[in-house]
Amino acid sequence: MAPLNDEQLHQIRDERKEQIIEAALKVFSRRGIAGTKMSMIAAEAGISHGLLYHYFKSKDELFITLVQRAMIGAHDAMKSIHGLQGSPLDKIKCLTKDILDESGRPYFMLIYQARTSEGVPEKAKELIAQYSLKSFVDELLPVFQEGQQTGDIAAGDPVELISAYLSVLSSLMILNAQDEENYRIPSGDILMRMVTGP
Amino acid sequence: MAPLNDEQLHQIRDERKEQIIEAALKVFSRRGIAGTKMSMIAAEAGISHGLLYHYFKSKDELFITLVQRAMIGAHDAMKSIHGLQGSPLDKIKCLTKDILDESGRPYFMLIYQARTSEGVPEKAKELIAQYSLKSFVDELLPVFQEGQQTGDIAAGDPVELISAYLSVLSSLMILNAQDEENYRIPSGDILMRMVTGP
Amino acid sequence: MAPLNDEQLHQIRDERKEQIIEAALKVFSRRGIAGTKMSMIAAEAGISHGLLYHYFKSKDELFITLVQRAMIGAHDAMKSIHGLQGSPLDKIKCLTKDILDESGRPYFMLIYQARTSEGVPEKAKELIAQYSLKSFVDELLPVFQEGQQTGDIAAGDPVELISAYLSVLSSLMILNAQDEENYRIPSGDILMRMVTGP
Amino acid sequence: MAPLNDEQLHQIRDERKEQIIEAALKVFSRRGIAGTKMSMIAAEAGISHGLLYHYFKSKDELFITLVQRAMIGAHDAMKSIHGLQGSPLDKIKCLTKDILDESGRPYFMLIYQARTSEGVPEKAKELIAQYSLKSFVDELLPVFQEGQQTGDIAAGDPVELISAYLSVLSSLMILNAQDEENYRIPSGDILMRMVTGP
DNA sequence: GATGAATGAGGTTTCATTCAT
DNA sequence: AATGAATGAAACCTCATTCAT
Repeated sequence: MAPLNDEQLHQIRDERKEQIIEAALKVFSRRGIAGTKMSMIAAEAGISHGLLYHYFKSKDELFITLVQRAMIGAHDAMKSIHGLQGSPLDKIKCLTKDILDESGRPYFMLIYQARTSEGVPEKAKELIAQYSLKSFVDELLPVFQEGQQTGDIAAGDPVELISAYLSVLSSLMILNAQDEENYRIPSGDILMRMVTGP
Repeated sequence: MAPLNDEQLHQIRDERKEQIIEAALKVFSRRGIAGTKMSMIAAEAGISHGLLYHYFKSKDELFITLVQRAMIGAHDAMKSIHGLQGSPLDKIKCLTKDILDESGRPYFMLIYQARTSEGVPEKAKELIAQYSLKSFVDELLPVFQEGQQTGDIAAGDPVELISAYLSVLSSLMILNAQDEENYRIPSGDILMRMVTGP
Repeated sequence: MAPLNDEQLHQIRDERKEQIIEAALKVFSRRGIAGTKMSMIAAEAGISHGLLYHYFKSKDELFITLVQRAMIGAHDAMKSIHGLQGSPLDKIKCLTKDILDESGRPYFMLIYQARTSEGVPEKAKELIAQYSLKSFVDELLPVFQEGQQTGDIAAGDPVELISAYLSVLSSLMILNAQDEENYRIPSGDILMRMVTGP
Repeated sequence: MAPLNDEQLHQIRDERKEQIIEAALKVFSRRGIAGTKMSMIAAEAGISHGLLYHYFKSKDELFITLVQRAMIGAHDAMKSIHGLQGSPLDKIKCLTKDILDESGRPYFMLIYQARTSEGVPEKAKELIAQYSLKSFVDELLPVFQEGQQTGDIAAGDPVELISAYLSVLSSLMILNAQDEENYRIPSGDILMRMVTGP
């Protein structure tokens, strides 16, 4: 019998890889790189640990792959603001809601873990530095500036305002990820107040 | 040489213990419990790793001790608001500044680590649950309510407002701890806007 | 397409087997049994590692097959002396040259590896023991004895002389196999001097 | 009770290190680097495998340490010829005997293993290249040249002669190391005949 | 016959913890 | 009280082998 053809193999590879990435994201984001054992990821993905190494050379490489995805995803999320409808403030509200709602929370956690801990692969740190806050600020800057002209957005240095907005947003993602009992997402209104000003 | 008397021995013991706790806090808060090796703590404290075990039965016990201190310290910080001068808003501003300035940041990090990770000793989780957000909210509640009466503080459910305030505050502590390049503490004004409202 | 007939299939099978054996010899002889991975052999043979197991039950079996070939080949080389032309000394010179020139060097290496290492399959050790030095000595004995009678070959116990001759010959094969920079084949003359004597 | 003083600790360290090196030499030289498991060395040394890593960072490092020793030892052996008594030929005979007798055989095996196999740490290969055959030849050259002047040593290119002598000597060390049944050390006389010529 | 995905035993290495001194 | 040698459980990773296609 003929072996599987290229397309089938490719598909299997992609599926497995996706399956592993999903499992790894779940575990890494909750336990950090040091607290995550490869066996946990294998169990979560429902495969043998040996197979992990068929797809990723090492724990570090797997972690780096996730960080890369996360950074690209975050960047895409910021870019999505340009496709939104309505006034600048509407766009910002909508983006805020999307991010807080979004299933991307584990990715935020992951980045947090990567940024926090000192036992993280150098490559991951580089990736994070490369997609720095600045690149996100740049994406949002036109919308905030427009909002300031219409008076919907609080006056003042827009870069500082966006930095603050993103900081708090990140923080909330992180806090909510863990523990829904002790911390609550501040209602959108309260958060928006930061942006709109008095 | 005359042997040290009991009191002197006790003092040495306490000093050593303090020295270890300080070192452990530094390392645990930056690397999490899984990412921290006992040898790192020993090196940071400038002692042999063997000696750690004269003062703490295990890594877990040491971690728990730190969590306990952190929770008590945080609680004390909240209580300190009652001793502050001025209007309710002044008090909140002052507390905010104190916390963001404070050297207690590693403790915040530690609590975050303990809350986040699933590889944390059960006892530590219990401690954190015990000093829950609720106990902090209770401490601040009278001040916020007074502020709402004078109109300095935004109207609405004060518990929700305080929760939001504390969430963001915690988050900012955490973010700032790691990486002062990419995230900036939102200037006090912007943060306060959350609280004062339009 | 008409299916291949039995003979053709058999031929393909034999060719593949030969291809694998050749590749395995190359790798085993250079890296030893423990240092050789099945994937190396597969890569060298240009086939998938899965296919190896259609032709050889296990790594050990493959190794044993090679050892068997090597032993038979070495024995044949010794026997070839009887077909050579000229005086006994001519024959020995010619055999020496043939062996040192010969492409059979990897087989010598392999035998060396098998003899050396303690992690070798028992069966391989038995094979080597079976075709012991003695059987080679026996093959050469008549030629050396004849040489001693004509005075071309140094006097003394011919068995000891042949043993010495074979020892050095083997050793040189091995040394030369690896590293042509640091060791040189002693010129035939020098080697022959061992045999001819003063 | 006071901890051990520096001298005692140093002594323990040295003893253990020696003990490990001795065990490692025994196993590496017989099985090669790939065929040797750290657990084998630990067992041979009568210690836990964990302790191996207290003294050597890795299997490779341990192997490299041994190669270094071997190369230095071999070089020293060659140098020792200058301290010997008698005519040049006496010196060479004595050196030959010393080397063949010597307990340094495992080191020869080790170098052989290191030179042979392709799975050897780069650093080990460099060490071997550095102490190449040439450096040994240089050491023996004056003695051989003197011998040629007195007529005790065969005429001809002395470098070639020494290379041949060393090649055969090495080969014999290797062969004898493994298998005393099948190969015999050619008696000193036969070997010497190579050097003295007809 | 042929492929490569999949498994798991086993090897290397790390590190919390114990213990003799 | 203090040190660092020593242990061993457990983590990471490799690779011989099996198996579905």
